[in-house]
Amino acid sequence: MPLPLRHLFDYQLPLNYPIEPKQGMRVLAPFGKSDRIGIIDSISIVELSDPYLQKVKTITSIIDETSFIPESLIQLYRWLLQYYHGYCGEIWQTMLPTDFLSGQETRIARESVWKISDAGLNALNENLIRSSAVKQKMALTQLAQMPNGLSSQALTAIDISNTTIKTLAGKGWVTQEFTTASKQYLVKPESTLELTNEQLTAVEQISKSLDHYQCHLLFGVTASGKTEVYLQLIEQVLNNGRQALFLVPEIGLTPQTVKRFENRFDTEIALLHSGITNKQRFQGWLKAQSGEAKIIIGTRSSIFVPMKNPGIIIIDEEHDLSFRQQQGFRYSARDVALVRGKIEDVPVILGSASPSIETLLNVQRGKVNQLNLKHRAQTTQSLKFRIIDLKQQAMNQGLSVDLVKAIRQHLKERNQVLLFLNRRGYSPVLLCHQCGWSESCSRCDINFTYHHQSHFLNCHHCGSSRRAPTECSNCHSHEMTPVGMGTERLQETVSQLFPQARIARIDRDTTQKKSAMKNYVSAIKSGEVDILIGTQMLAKGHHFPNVTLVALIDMDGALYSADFRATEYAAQLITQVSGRAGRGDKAGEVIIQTHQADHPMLKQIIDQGYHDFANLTINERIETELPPHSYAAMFKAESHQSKDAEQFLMQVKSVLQQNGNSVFLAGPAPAFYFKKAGKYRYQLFLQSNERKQLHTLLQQSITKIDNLKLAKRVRWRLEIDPVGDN
DNA sequence: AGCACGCCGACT
DNA sequence: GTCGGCGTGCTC
Repeated sequence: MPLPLRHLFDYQLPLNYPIEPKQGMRVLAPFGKSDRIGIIDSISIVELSDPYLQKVKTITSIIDETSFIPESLIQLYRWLLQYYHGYCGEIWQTMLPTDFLSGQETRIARESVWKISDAGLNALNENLIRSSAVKQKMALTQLAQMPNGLSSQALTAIDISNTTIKTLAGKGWVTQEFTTASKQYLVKPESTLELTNEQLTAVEQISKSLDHYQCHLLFGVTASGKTEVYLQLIEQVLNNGRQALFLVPEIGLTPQTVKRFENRFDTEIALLHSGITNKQRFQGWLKAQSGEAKIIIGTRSSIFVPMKNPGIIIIDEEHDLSFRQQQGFRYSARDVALVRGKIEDVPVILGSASPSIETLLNVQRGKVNQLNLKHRAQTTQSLKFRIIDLKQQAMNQGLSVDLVKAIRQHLKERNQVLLFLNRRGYSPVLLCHQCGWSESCSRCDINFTYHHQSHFLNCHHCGSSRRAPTECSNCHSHEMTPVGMGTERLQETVSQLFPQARIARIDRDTTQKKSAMKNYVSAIKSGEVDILIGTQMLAKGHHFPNVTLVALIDMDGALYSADFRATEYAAQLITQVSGRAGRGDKAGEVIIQTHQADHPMLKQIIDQGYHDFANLTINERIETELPPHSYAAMFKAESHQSKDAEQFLMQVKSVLQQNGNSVFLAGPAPAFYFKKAGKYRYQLFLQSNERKQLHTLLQQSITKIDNLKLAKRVRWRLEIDPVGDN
């Protein structure tokens, strides 16, 4: 049942029921006051005389005549259940589209792909939407008649022998089976780029494992042409009559990715992300399931999409934290991808210029095969790094003299400049110059961020806001002063320093409107902007060929964090942001402003690159026995009364200790952000060098923990492989 | 999660 | 004397 419960509910099937129940079929069953849709987990046969039957209600109807959920997804579900220790109903809710679980679009499915029982239909009392069902059917027929995934102008096919095919395969040429002629042809799609040797090696190596599970890490510096490698592999997969699943971190990245895919492949592409309607999601899901969609591009939840004929799973920017779901059922789409790949027996490609330490350790352990793209494909120009030590430097509103000089130089050469600052708003605090008073959010106990244009104080933690005071409420002076630097203020400073420059600020505040981001991106590309100012969102994926200078305005925050992964994140950020510089035919420069110019990570990244930094970090994690060398889990609890959450975790700890083995327990300790949105937060950390020990302990303890009285009074969750502090 | 039942404070 | 607060327990 779609509930956050750990146990299942038994029902009996009416005698002589016309449909044979199977795992994964949906049923309508009495639950509490009404009938609800549930999923068959397992089936057993009992004697009619069994007294247990007295307790068990009878199913109203089986909705699906055949199971919609492929066996592979049921297997994946079982893995998720035991690995993440989640609630069965919640896991299905995460894996399946809302419309499927609510029975919304059942009639469409009935006409196009699957069989649904009449009883199920009547019970659901849905309206038939015949027209869209017919349309789907027609599209299917058309597709079947067309040569797989090639546009008509690309059909410069030559009929040649099998040996020639083998020698040419991989060099941009692909074999193609036409349904109409049922003959093998060799085709060179027109848009294929010439591959570098490194790209060629990567494609060839991965090609060898297309028929079974193998995880590859495509470790390619920015602009080394990872996407071209993906495209060539996908082409081969499509030629084998299989489907490709391509995961991207965020929706923001989908339009350009999709465009590239659409230009290359004349085939059905399903798009799955949070920006589409439930109906669209369900239809995309159906097309993937039926095999009609050959390519599926989506964000993290797409890792659960059913596929008729899966051929490859690609996770682009695998280090990206967006692949982790942080609400409800918590999982890492990247980690799930490896399991899915194993179950489907297809290769998994993880791509990144700054791979996670998790993946690199897997390479070291021989679980993942690493392929390198060390050279930039589209440019021969390399990057020049410069660290500006802010200690004792003359500063102008957060910009050092040297940086201002550099910006001026790059602008003079008619190039674009990107200034990166991961803090939106005008200033992180607005305080009284006379007495030092400042207003802080009472729900979170942190300073309000001052937004100048709106003259508002916003809490970046819980979202609460209010008009900014003009008068100090302590000493009544009128000297409320912004202290510190956010993107809004940076924009002001920069426009004063460079009055002729055209400036665009790109952060959550300026891109809220629907197509704002798209408009900015096209303005930047067409050269209507000289200086770009932005947060995190500017660090990812975009290709701006005229940007030659990238500056990280404030690297200190990232280096001072208490999180043991802080330097890993900072290194990934530097790698990603600097990838925005010099992607055209012009040399790029990266400037980092910091008070910690001697930080070993900075030196490492700049002198030896991310690769060497990562190797060092892996060794550190091994020596300190931190993840990913060891395995971690975390109980997190929050409550309005601070004591409740803490006490609950103490009880959890004692349950764990009763079942005790050698799993290391730390806490309960207050979370880094102790108070958030009026709730007090604590956490209990678990760590073990043996994954199995950790999971055995959790499995043994979880029911007892569920049954703790306080478990109902506090909001709590268990997180496996936790990262960060939220 | 939702919902019902149940036991103690402010209102007509 | 009743309405409603949310604490507790159940859903096959």
